[in-house]
Amino acid sequence: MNFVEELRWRGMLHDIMPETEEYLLENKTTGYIGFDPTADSLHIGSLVPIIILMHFQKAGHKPIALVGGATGMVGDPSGKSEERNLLDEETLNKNVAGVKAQLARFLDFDNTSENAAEMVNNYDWMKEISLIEFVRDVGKHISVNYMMAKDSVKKRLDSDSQTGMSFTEFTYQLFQGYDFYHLFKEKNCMLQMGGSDQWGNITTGTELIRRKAQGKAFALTCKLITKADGTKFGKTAGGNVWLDAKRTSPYKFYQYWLNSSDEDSEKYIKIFTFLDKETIDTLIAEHRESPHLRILQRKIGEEVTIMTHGKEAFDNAIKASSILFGKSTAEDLKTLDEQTFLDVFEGVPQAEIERSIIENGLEIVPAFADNGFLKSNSEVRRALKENSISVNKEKVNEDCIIAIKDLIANNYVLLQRGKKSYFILKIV
RNA sequence: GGUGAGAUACUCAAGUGGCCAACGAGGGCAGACUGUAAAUCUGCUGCGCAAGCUUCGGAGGUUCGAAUCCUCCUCUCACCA
Repeated sequence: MNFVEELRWRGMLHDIMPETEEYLLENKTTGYIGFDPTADSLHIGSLVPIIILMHFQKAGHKPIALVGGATGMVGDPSGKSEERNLLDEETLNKNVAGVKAQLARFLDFDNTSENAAEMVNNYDWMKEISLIEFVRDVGKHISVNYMMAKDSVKKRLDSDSQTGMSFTEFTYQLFQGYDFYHLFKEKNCMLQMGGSDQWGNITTGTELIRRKAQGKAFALTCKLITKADGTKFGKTAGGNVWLDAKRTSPYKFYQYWLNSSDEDSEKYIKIFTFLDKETIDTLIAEHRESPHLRILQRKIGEEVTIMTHGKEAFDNAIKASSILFGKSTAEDLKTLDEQTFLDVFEGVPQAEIERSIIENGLEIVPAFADNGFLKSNSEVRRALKENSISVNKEKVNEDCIIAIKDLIANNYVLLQRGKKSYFILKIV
C-alpha cells in the first residue's frame, strides 16, 4: 500500500496538495516534518507526526526530522491565541538535544540504507543569515498581503482577539517557509508534512520555493487528534503526557491509553498502531461485541507503550495496573518483595519518613497532609468524609493509626485517595 | 498624548458599606452506579478539629464595620489623535 493511501484509510489525511500523491507514487523522495523544541521532551501529541515519518520511511521514502532550534526562538502563532513566551538559548539547546534523542528511537537512522532517516536543526543554517540578507532574499518574495491572508495571522488581527500579534510572530511563517526552501535546495526535499494547523506555514514554503527557485514542492497535512468529549488530547489533570519516562512513567503512559473512550479508541488504533486493516477491523468488531473488556484500549496501550518505552516497561505497567486496579488486597500487597513493589510503583510520588514515627503510630491526618500528598489537614478530613482514603488498599477512617504491622516489604506504606491517586511513604 | 471602561478564588462571572469566605456557571476532586469508560445522581472545592484567621490588582486612608467609599500607584482593554 502506498504512503498516501495508508494515511487515508487510517483516517489521518487532512489536506494534500494537488499532484502530491502522483508524485510520491512515481518517485522515492524526501520529506520532512518539523518538531518544536518547546520542552526537552516530546509529548504524545508529537507521536502523530513521528508515526507519519515512520510510515513515510516504510513506504521507501527518506524522512527528515527537523528540530526547530531557530524557529523555536521565534514562536509559531498557529493555533495560539496569545503571544508566546520566548525561550532563552540555553533552554532551547537543552530541548533540542532532548527532542533529538527521542526521535532517534522511532526512526531508522542507519546510514547504510538508502532511505535512512536524517535529523537536522534549522538553527544550523538560520544562524548564518543576517537580517539584511533575510529581508532581501526571503522577504522580497512574499507579500505582506499573502502573509496576512493566513488563518494563523487573521485570527490574531481580528478585533475580538485579545492580544494582537507582534512582528516576531508575524514573521514566523517566513522562517518556516525558508526551512522548506533550504531543504528543497540542499537535500532535494520535495515534501513537507505536519498537523493541519501547519498548512499555512507549509504553503508559505511551497510558495517561496515556487517564486525563488521556480520549483514545485508538495504538502500534506494530517488531522489533529481530537477526543470525543472535546477535551484536549494528551493532557491529563497532571499535565502533558510525555514520551520521556522520567516525566511520565510508563505506567501512567499506559494508563492514559487504557482510559481512552470507546469512540476514540476506534480512531486511535488506526493512528497509533501499525496493525494492518484486517487485524484492526477484527479488533473493532470484537470490541463492539464486548466493550467492557476494552480490547481496543488494551491493544493500543500495548502497542504504543512498547514502541515508546520497550517491552520490559510495558510488562511492568501491566503488572502495576493489575495490582492497583485488580482484586488485590492488603494481604497480597504485603507479600510483595521490595523489588517487585518498587517496579510496580515506579513513578508513583513518594516521601521519606522515619521508622520511629511509624513505631510510635502515625495518625491518618498527618500521614496524608505532612508529606506532600494532600495539601492540607482540611483536605484530608474532607477526603475522609468522602470515604475516599485508603491505606494499603483498605478504606480507613479518621481514627486509623498507621503502625509497623502495616508496612509492605518492611519498608513502605501505600496511601491512596480515591481510585487512581497513589502515594508511597518510604521508611528511612 | 486625550477620553472612557476595567482588574474579584483554577477560569468565566455576580456582588457597589454590615445578611460576604464572597450568588451562579464551568472546571477539578470524591462517593454511588459501571468496564479503572460514558451518561446520570450526590457531596466537596482558602486555612483551621474548633473558636477563629488570612483573602476580592498594590499601598495608604475614612468608618464601630469595606470586595464595596476616598487618595495615590501598577497593569489591561476600547475609542480618538
